[in-house]
Amino acid sequence: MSKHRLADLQLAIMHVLWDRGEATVSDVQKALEPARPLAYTTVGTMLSKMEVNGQVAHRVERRVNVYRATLPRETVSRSMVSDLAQRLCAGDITQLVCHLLDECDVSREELTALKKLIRQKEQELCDDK
Amino acid sequence: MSKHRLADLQLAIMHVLWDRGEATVSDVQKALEPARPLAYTTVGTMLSKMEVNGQVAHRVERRVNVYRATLPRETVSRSMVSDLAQRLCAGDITQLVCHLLDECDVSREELTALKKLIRQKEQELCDDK
DNA sequence: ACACGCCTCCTACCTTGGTAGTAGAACATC
DNA sequence: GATGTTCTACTACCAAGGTAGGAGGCGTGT
Repeated sequence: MSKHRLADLQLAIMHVLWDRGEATVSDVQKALEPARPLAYTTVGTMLSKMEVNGQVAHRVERRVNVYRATLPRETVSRSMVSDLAQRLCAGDITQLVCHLLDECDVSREELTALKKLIRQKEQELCDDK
Repeated sequence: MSKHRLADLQLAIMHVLWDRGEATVSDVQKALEPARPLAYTTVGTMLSKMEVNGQVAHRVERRVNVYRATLPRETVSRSMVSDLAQRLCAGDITQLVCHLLDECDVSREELTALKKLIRQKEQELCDDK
């Protein structure tokens, strides 16, 4: 139930770390480059701050800092989504999904996938009982 | 496609305004009280800042400021949800819903409602084509 | 007339995210 | 050995959210 709410840049950095497992400042900067050109030191500073926050950790390899995420992607995703659900519509999931489907245009494939997901969830509910 | 990202307190305040249509500082403070006890002036200050941001507006009735939201609930909800979808999983809606269903425990009723929602959406997709 | 309560407005302060410059270590290169 | 590159660490600064205190206006009851 902890609060893993990441800000914009933090989340972008985490995505890089999650994708690669480990990355240096330089790696992260280059990965972010196209969408978000930032000074080398900016990335470094942010990583330091994130380490203080306990979101990442680093080891030193040949005098270079190699960072890794300390939070699994799933944990953060789930926590941020449910956090928004709480704040936005008091946990009313149906409403949230409704907004989602309204705003982004969903393809037929996605709808099919969603239906499957729900059936699966229903199954789980039955099993648990 | 604009950026209606509201912070925590801002969103809580907006909920009060959306629910009531209009509200004074005092109304908002009292409505927030149980979950979030704040000084009167804190609420007032936040409302002022939100007015600068264009999120609310006020009229003066008998020397008292009466605030109202300038953004419809739906607009904000949709924009915040899709914003999170973008940042969290590059717009992969299926994944987002997956996290949602995993994290919050969904009732059978909600699942049924969701299925209905999806069928409806599929219908719309056919109609548009 | 005065005190009390309510309300607004202004000012202030702290925290966090975001952005970056500068100094200095270390290693490679010529 | 001088030069250049690369990387860390430290410092700085701004914006925005969040929180609140104090000054001063105005109406009401006594």
